[in-house]
Amino acid sequence: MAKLDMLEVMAVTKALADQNRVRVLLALTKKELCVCQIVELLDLAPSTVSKHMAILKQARLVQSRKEGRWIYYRLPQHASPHGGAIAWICGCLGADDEINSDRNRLKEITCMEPEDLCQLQKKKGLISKGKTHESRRSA
Amino acid sequence: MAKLDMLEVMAVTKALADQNRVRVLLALTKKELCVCQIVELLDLAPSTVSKHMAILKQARLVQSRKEGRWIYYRLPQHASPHGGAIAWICGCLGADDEINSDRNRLKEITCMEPEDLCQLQKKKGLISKGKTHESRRSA
DNA sequence: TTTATAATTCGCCATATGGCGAAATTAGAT
DNA sequence: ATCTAATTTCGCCATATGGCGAATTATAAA
Repeated sequence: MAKLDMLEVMAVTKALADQNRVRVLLALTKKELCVCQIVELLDLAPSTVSKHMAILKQARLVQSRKEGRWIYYRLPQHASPHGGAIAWICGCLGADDEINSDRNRLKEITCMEPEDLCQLQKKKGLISKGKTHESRRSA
Repeated sequence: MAKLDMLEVMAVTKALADQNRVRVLLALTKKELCVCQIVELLDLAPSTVSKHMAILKQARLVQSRKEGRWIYYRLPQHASPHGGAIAWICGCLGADDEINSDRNRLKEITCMEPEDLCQLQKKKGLISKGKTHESRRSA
């Protein structure tokens, strides 16, 4: 069991205290994802997703790597100091309906190239200026 | 591994996302505590502590029992659905400085009767009206 | 070198959270 | 029955958080 100080632990618990961030973590158990794929999964603005991922990364719950213009996020590769937290939350939610629905959505998202997905999102952004605030998922 | 739905898990992660609540959980690993003892440990107003304990209880991270005018809080007795979370956080912070300091403070707190502690707090409340906001621990 | 684009950072807003004191509640003590 | 006292509930305030769009940055393509 990794010993950590309070500051690190609080970074983790605060990072886990948002439903969208938890959904991302569960999604990353399957495979690494780039930002545009996470945007598609959560249906949030890229700037919002970026902020969420920064919080997860700062808590060392995810790592990132750059590939061209894309940035891919993944769970910590080798045994992470926070493996216990990740294992706990993934274990709990393995059978959750919302997470399962995300898994299905992810199959559709990851079967297309990130490049094509970004193009698609740009088009969607143009036509959905009338999207109501209520139609978005709430935190 | 207990399977839980998203709502339950988020209640737990949000409950853990506050340093004072985490300190209480760690304190409760030693023995049950009544509200006035937790007030003394955290140096917060009783109403604030009460709200914190309600959040922990709603997340099923603690249980309570009534004994006369006192209400005692304790960790879940039998295997709790959130045993994994409690085990994780207690494991991480077992060696943390702040938690250790709390443990020492707790020795002083629990060696006196709750009744005497409450009397003491009432007196302190009267003289410390000039207590600055900065002298309190921050969240 | 210029242009296009994926992601981040910044500035802003609405809501959530954590803090307090006052009032209400509940239960022993008088 | 009344009073005292431990805790909770309520109302309020200051700050933190999560959301967006605009502007910036970094990288590939033209």
